[in-house]
Amino acid sequence: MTTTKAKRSDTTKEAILAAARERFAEDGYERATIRAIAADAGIDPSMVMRYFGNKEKLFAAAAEFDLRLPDVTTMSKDEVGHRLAGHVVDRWDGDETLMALLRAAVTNTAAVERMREIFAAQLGPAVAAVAPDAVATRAGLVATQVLGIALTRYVLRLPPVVAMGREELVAWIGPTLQRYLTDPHPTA
Amino acid sequence: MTTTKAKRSDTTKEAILAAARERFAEDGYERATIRAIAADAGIDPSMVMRYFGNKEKLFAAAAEFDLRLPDVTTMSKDEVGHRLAGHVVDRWDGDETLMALLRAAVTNTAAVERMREIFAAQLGPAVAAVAPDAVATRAGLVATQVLGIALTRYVLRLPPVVAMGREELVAWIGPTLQRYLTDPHPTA
DNA sequence: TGGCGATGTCAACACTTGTTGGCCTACACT
DNA sequence: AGTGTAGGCCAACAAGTGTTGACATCGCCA
Repeated sequence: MTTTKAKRSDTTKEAILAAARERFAEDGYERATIRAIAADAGIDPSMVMRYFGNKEKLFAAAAEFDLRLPDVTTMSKDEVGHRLAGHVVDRWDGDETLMALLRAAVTNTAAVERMREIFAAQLGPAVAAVAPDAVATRAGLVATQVLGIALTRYVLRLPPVVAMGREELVAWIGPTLQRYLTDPHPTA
Repeated sequence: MTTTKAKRSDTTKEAILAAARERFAEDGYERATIRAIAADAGIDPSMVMRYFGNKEKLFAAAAEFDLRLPDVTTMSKDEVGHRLAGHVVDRWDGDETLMALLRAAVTNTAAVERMREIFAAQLGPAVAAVAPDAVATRAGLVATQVLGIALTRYVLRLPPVVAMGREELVAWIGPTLQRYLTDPHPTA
């Protein structure tokens, strides 16, 4: 153990969080009910309230998300697009937190605020390390493509986007991100 | 009038649809209540049921959407990306139907099905007219970028994406779409 | 004028939701 | 052993939901 001994409550607390992430990811904020989450975690709904206060706070705790972007300063400037594309695709398979956040952000004010924070605080600095100018704009453009993938591949599940293999998808998306990151600003 | 004389019921029916589009676009499927829609339309909730049967059918009627893609066969093959980018940005300002559809599609099964239909039936053929091969894949890629814009600019409202002017946005997005449409297939 | 269908309102139903407070039980510590 | 407290359950509340059926009213046509 890295910290102190695990109390029994921490176990169920973690079970609640896991169930919450799953439900929020699958059903969105409003359709994910506290009763269903509690049932999945094998406990009473009132326990959820005791540990997290209310539904909004539960969501906030469950939707903690780290993009875990790689250190862009260690790679050559012209492969960063490709590497970034590969990373986000990998990052979103096997973690439903981003899907929970995305699904909830479409109807929930707190979730959309969290989403803005994540992209400003995590994507922004990474872009700043490689972009020659217009950092915010370039980060925004990257977000459009990257969230567009998340939306169509994992939420809407558009068949051709789902059908693409990881390598094929990365090969298509990589150059786009590269251009958004390092191409000269087009005349507006 | 092109058709027969307008019955009085058609007027309120249209008022209901307008209110529904607005509410669905702003709140998403579950948070948009029939009572609120009826109040906006200035009538009783039961009228909504009489005219549309239930909430799902009301949504289906309100979320009828036409991309109104321009005829791509009349333009030169290397400007189609730019033109397409301009079109979708214009199409989404001033029509909240797409936003209603997008917000609802994230939690509602019928809405996501409608979304798939729209992109298969409307975007697919347009892509087929200019793409050398892999039509479905290319259409899917276009969808990722185009819906990514819709998501980040009109739903999440990420500040840098909102701040971009129409021309600047089109100048950035155009080449991306162009590449997805006509560039040779990258080796997977 | 009488009547009848279209248009609309009112009140209620059955149900689900988030949320609360009281009660029970088991375990740790003295 | 006794006891206090953390962990957990049960039942209920108040509010809001989609939906329904009975009743009122307007406007047209014979």
